Amino acid sequence: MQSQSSGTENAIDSRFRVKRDRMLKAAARCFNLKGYSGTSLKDVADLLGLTDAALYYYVRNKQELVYLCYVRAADVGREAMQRAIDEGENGLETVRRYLRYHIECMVGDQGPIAIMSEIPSLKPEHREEVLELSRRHSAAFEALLERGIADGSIAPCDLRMTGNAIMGSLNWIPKWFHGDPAVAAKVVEEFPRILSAGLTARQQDSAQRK
Amino acid sequence: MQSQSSGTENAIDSRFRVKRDRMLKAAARCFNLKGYSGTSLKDVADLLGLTDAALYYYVRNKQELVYLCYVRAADVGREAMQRAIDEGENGLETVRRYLRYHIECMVGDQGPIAIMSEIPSLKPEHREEVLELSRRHSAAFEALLERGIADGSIAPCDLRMTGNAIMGSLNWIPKWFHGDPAVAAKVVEEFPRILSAGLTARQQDSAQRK
DNA sequence: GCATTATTTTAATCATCATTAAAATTATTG
DNA sequence: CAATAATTTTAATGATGATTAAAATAATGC
Repeated sequence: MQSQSSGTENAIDSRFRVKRDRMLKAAARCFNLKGYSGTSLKDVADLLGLTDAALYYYVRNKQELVYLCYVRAADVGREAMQRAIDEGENGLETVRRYLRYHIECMVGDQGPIAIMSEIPSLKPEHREEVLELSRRHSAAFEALLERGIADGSIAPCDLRMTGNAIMGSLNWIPKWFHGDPAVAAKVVEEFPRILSAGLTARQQDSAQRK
Repeated sequence: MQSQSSGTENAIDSRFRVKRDRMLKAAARCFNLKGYSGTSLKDVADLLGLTDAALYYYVRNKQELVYLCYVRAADVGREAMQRAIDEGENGLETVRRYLRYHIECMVGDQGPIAIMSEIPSLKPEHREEVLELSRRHSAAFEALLERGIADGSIAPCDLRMTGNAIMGSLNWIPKWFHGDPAVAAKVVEEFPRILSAGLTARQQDSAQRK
């Protein structure tokens, strides 16, 4: 049995990680493509040239597979956000960087990122953890908007709604993007601008709220 | 057994329709809230004060329940689009109307609209039908953008990507909106502007494509 | 090469719901 | 009210697919 202990990273552990990571990507692709209920463990296993039972060497059960996919998705988002914050010059520019970095991950070789459609069917601890990660990410994005408003690069707006709008658009990408490299290039190129274009525009009739 | 025949609409048929419609709303709420696999027919039935087996009087099986939810979702979208087209003055204004109308339905008493997350697990005919409805709706939206570009109310942009961005944002709403009326008012108020704000902005470096 | 550990498979088992059939109840109509 | 049709329930049944245990294979370290 795989030790799973932390401590010093040995060859075996790292091989285990790599394989499990491959598994998570395969699972994410299946889930995005065929839905959660529509993908059996056999579907995932087939993609890896394994038998369904073999997956249980890497995860306790199907729920945990989903959970790990979601944690990975959250990680990717958080890293993109951090990198943008580290490099960004002002609010708006940081938002644009974040969008680009995150999208690059989603459509690039970080492989498919799972859409979080099944959070409610996770077990309570996992559900809470994923929800918390999700909330934190939203909050970080809203903070970016706030920063932009403060430095004048972004016009005043409703943080919550603007955040929901932009993040929703982002989250939906895996629904229609399925690996075509030409499309990938286009999304990376177009989306950051499209999604941030409205941020600079003067808002006609609403002042900043909340 | 319910006749289900078309022809003249009698009292029984209409009662049947009303009840089935209630059922679809209950199902949509469950699916959005707990995911497809996470909702059993008993969950839906409980919401209606019925027993799970009773649902089979209205639908052939669970797949058909999903299918009907999706058709209803498509109907709602199509009606919002049509109404906007009928009333809109120019491209941009029609886009705004469409967004408002569609969102009003989603968060209003048309009850929850199901997120189309499980299209792939529909049976082939149903899947094709729903995909076709979906494609048509996207095409209609892109046509709206085109109209706006033609009449000068919308700046040139990539139709496909811009459409994906805006529709994605819209489609994601049921993921975070769960019935709070205060939030409902805010979405209706804010989203159409937020989502259309970028359409008028001059695009820095990209000409219209395709 | 041997011993040990890691990984995968084979072959059941098990649980959960979806589904069905028949009976019971409720509504409608003449 | 009687008769018929509509609706719902009760009580099985069944299928799918997740899960498990034990055995087999492959890899690794000495």
